[in-house]
Amino acid sequence: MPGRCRKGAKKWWHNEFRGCGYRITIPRQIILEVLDKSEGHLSAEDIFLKVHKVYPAIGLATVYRTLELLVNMGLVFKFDFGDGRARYELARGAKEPSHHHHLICTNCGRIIDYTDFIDEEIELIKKTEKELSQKYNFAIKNHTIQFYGLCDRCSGDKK
Amino acid sequence: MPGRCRKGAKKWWHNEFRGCGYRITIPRQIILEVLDKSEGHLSAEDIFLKVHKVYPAIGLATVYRTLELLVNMGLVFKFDFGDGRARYELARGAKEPSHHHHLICTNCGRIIDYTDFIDEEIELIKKTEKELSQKYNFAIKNHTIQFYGLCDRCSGDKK
DNA sequence: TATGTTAATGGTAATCATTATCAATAAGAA
DNA sequence: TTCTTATTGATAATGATTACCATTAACATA
Ligand SMILES: [Mn+2]
Ligand SMILES: [Mn+2]
Ligand SMILES: [Zn+2]
Ligand SMILES: [Zn+2]
Repeated sequence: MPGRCRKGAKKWWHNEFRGCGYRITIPRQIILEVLDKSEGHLSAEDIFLKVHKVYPAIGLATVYRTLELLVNMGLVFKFDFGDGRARYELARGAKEPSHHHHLICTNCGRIIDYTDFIDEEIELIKKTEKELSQKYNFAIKNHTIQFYGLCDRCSGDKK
Repeated sequence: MPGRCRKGAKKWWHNEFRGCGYRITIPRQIILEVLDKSEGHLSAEDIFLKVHKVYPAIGLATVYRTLELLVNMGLVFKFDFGDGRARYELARGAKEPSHHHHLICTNCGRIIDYTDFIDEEIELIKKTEKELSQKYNFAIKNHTIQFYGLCDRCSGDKK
């Protein structure tokens, strides 16, 4: 098993923290591990509960603080899908790159990740970013794209 | 001057309301007028204050209720730009079509609307919507696109 | 490895945007 | 004009997120 403290088992985010002068603490490591293992759209409380199983001493306030830090560092994305609480997901997984866009059902709230962009899509995003960058003198770091509508289960109900 | 109650001065949204069986009330009319006159990214309280000047009897709860209604009707978009309160804007203005995307400065919170899409952009959105619609059997109604980064004023500070 | 500085933490109270409640009001059909 | 009931305004309640502060533990240094 990949023990948390095994010698030489430095995780990929250690450098990110060191570079910013942030300390690598138990809570931060566990929160990142939880994010890395779980998939998609966890609320702060979801994360707190998962973290709590591994290490019950970690408080909810720390979860919020750490998430804010991770968002500022660009390691985590924060989303609002309209259910009154923020949702978080790792910006880039350890393994596969995880950038994706969202389909959101306005009826049942279901969220579909899609990463199977059509060919032109990636190309256009780059092009648009470049154009906007110079037109508005804006240094673009990332983007979010969401489509709203009715999922298959819901499109029967409301026409 | 375009008086609110002049005979025959029916606003464009009257039909929308009638079609859904909703009553056309003073508060709803004033809220829509305020949205129509003002531009961009107002919070519920912003709207409440503007509405209050015109008609002080209207309560904050009504503003929230009406905005929710308008969002559900598709007349208004609701955004979260990360400052802890929802922001609203009219989906389609009376005059110009107002669909646009956003550039958001992660440092100072400034928001830039852009509507000067590059040619391919509109084309691609349509194409993507069509493709996603059939792949995920999802009836797409609309979308949001936001780019995050540093605005001109802020890109000096943080490199 | 022991020590000192101070960033980080955990528990909890406070904040504040949004919702729920409910008696009173006014749209709009008849 | 009358009647039905959707809508309203005032206010209390909710609930996610933040602020606070005494305590702890990273980690640079000796
Ligand atoms: Mn996702
Ligand atoms: Mn806008
Ligand atoms: Zn659905
Ligand atoms: Zn800025």
